[in-house]
Amino acid sequence: MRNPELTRLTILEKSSILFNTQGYKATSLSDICKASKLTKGAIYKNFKDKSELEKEALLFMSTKLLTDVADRISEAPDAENKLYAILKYFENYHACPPFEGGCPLMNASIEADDSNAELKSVVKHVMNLMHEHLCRVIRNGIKHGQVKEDTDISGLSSIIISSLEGSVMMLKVMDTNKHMMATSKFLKSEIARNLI
Amino acid sequence: MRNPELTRLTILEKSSILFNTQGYKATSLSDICKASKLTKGAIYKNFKDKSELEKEALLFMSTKLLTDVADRISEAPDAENKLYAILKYFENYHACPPFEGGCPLMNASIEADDSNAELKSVVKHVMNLMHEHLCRVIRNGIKHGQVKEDTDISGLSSIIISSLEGSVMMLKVMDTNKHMMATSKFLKSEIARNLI
DNA sequence: CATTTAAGATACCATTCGGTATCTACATAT
DNA sequence: ATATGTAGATACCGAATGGTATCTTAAATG
Repeated sequence: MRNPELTRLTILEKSSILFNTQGYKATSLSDICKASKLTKGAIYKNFKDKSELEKEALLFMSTKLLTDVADRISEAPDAENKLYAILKYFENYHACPPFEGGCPLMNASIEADDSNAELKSVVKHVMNLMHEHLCRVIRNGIKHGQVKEDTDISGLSSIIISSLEGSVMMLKVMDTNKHMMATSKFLKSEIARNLI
Repeated sequence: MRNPELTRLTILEKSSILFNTQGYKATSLSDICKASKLTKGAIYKNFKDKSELEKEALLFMSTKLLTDVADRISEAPDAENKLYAILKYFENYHACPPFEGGCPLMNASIEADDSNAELKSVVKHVMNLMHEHLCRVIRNGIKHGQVKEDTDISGLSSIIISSLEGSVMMLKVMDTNKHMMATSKFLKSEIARNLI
């Protein structure tokens, strides 16, 4: 009946969904208790306070998200298909989102940027990882003669992340993925323009 | 000393800043009272409840935002410069943001999409206005022989909005406007590609 | 100047918040 | 099998929440 590791995981999983849909501040401990079928005792035995749980939950979601995308990237044979794999992942976002409630990074970013410095720094860190990962894919593409040498590596990475994140937002609020599809189409041609 | 119209305006102005920085749910009535130097009596005389104030505040910010951008657009002579004017507006976002706390539409969108249907419908409405306005600019450009006839009007509008919104998010969380500048550069070349 | 109306201040309400101290009972070690 | 340590439940705390009812007072009307 007792399983400390499972308890911690349950709390992370259930609170993540709530944080990502309702928001961090708007999610109360009693919400988390109800969803996890546990009590405050269990939560405070595993996490120092709510703020720590928020950060751990965001890290939990970010890790899943990054490994999800990293898996798709590593499966693709070359830079072209690696980058297209990212687009495809986001095209399917509305059908099979990795987490209910939209992109965890975007959600945390918007909520934290002005009033939750600790959460913001987690977002910043993960977002940098994403950007660096994309840069590496493009840089490798150049090294292997798949991508043009004069490609603006950082800039291309930036526009891919920015526009896809913006599209997820549009997707959720407009209840249509037509903006996401438009973004994907434009990114695809922009990427193609930098291929050899 | 008493000025009903000014009171209502003060409440809208002060609460807007708080909603846009701290979030809607996270902003309490006492926060608004403190900022406006008014009391709950004044607020509840002017607004039915907090939910109505939230919607009115978002509409207040959206109106300012839309007219701001619309002014820049109408001042520009042709489609090319109208579209560039939008980019320039966002390039200057970090230096002179229309509202503290990032883009009001984005903020409200992220907070409302899963848990505040009324606020979400306001966002949806305003976002549609933005998209239609952009489409109109491009369509007029075609009519006046400034933009290519085969331009994907809706798609181009979508990518402009998505990527700029995503960039504002990056701007706020990464504390650098390099991603915004990259987005602007990309959009500029994408727009140029559709000009005659 | 007196009267009236409503703008806005004040005091209060039940509920919920995050957090803590205490208690119970299960799993492990001897 | 019994003792022990700890996972997790329960009960409680003061503070803050959105909302309301009442009161005061400034401004408009006669």
